[in-house]
Amino acid sequence: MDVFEAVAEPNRRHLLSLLAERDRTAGELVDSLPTLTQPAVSRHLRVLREVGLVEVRPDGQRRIYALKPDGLQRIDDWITPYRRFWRNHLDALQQHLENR
Amino acid sequence: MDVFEAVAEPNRRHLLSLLAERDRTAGELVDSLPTLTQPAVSRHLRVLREVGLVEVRPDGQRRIYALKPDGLQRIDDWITPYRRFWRNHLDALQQHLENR
DNA sequence: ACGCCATATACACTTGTGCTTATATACGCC
DNA sequence: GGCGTATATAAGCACAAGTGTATATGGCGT
Repeated sequence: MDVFEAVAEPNRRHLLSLLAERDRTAGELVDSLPTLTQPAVSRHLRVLREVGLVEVRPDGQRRIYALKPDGLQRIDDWITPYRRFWRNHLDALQQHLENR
Repeated sequence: MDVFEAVAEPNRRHLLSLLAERDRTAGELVDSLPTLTQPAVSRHLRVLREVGLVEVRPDGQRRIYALKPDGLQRIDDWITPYRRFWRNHLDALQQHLENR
């Protein structure tokens, strides 16, 4: 599984948004997704780990998850060449509005 | 299927990159993905259409596909809040290098 | 009208993903 | 050591995604 497939899953995006606020233990993350069971969340965290989007550090019997900056940058790099398209589009729209 | 799942597929990302260069007919796109059959490419194009990443205009019996700017912007909007993470990370690295 | 070319859809099949239940691992505390 | 807690893995299942073959649709040229 690669980074793109990893973020294609809504629950995983939710986990990322939670970790963007602050680091959290696996247990906290499980509690934050009440529609899923503990093993389901654990598997999602494993995926996020394997694609390098999060990292874990042990804290006694807890595991503290943290966002890893590098992973999403690969998506950002991919999207960069496309960005000019909607930039151009917006510019054209703006000019149209100004000129009428 | 949503935008994230749409771009999670490598062949679809390939199609998008081809359309970023210039508009192309369905046939040209089929020829550009020699590992896939014509119906397979057609299905991928359908997905890209349905999530608003591309648009089609008829040209006789051909269909000309073009990139649609709005679609990818939704992913860009999503990634924006995370961007500061690797910005901060890079800044810290840069400072570290400058101060040594 | 007929046949050809370009594209889309139907159907069947395979594989992968996400899920739940059950179980293993491992740490902390008594 | 034994027990409860925190987390990960295993096994099995349902469903969706991707693909190929076969077929339909529809415009074009003669």
